[in-house]
Amino acid sequence: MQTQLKRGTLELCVLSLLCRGDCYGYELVNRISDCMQITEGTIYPLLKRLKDSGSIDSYIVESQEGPPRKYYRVTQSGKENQQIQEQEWRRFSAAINKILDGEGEVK
Amino acid sequence: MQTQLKRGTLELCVLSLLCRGDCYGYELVNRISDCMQITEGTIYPLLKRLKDSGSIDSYIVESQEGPPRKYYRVTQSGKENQQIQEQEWRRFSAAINKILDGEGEVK
DNA sequence: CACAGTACCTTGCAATATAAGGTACTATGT
DNA sequence: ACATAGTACCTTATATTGCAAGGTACTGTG
Repeated sequence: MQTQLKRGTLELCVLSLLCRGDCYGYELVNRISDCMQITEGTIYPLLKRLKDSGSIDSYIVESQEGPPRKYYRVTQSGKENQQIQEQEWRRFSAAINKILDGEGEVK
Repeated sequence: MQTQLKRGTLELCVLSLLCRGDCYGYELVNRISDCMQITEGTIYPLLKRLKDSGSIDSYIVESQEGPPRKYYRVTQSGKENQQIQEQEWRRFSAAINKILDGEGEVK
């Protein structure tokens, strides 16, 4: 239902989380699930896009609790990307709130 | 570029503006343009969707400055819809801000 | 009478969230 | 030995929707 709201912001969420420390995909799903409904079918394609665009890269780490984990790490370009998107989000959400609160009324 | 951010929020914006007074499509484009980039190709299909789903209805008013204007007015169901979407937006944007600000950190 | 501004509309494309499905490893219970 | 559950990865197909591009038509102005 609120699936449309997530568009554009999930990338920012993932980048922001990765900026604070490397994560593997499954972990990201669980972390973001605390805040909003999200599934693997959303995260894995997103991670692929971020990797293809050079915002993140990855490395494999073996695990004793299951299959090997693919950790993701933000690149320098990814950090810049995150900053830009965060600014865009702040500006954008401020604009929406302005409309909701009925400011900028004509007369 | 930030086209993905708009998804889901534009409907809320239009509903919110209409809740404060009837508008015609071209006017909505101009009003929303104050806050974010938007074009007619976005608004007219959206208005059609809102009308089809019963959130708004419309009436024609002749104009001396050009072709007749089609004014839109929110229905009762549209008002309820707006309230729900506004709540969803507030919850959602709070969740994003929480992730951005790094709250809820695990130890 | 061309042009700009107002005002409506549609078609086709691109981006992306998600359901659904699949693989494979570890550990636990039967 | 085998089924089940949890962890962990991935892909395909579908639906939604913003937007560029294009079209119609009316009212003025140069």
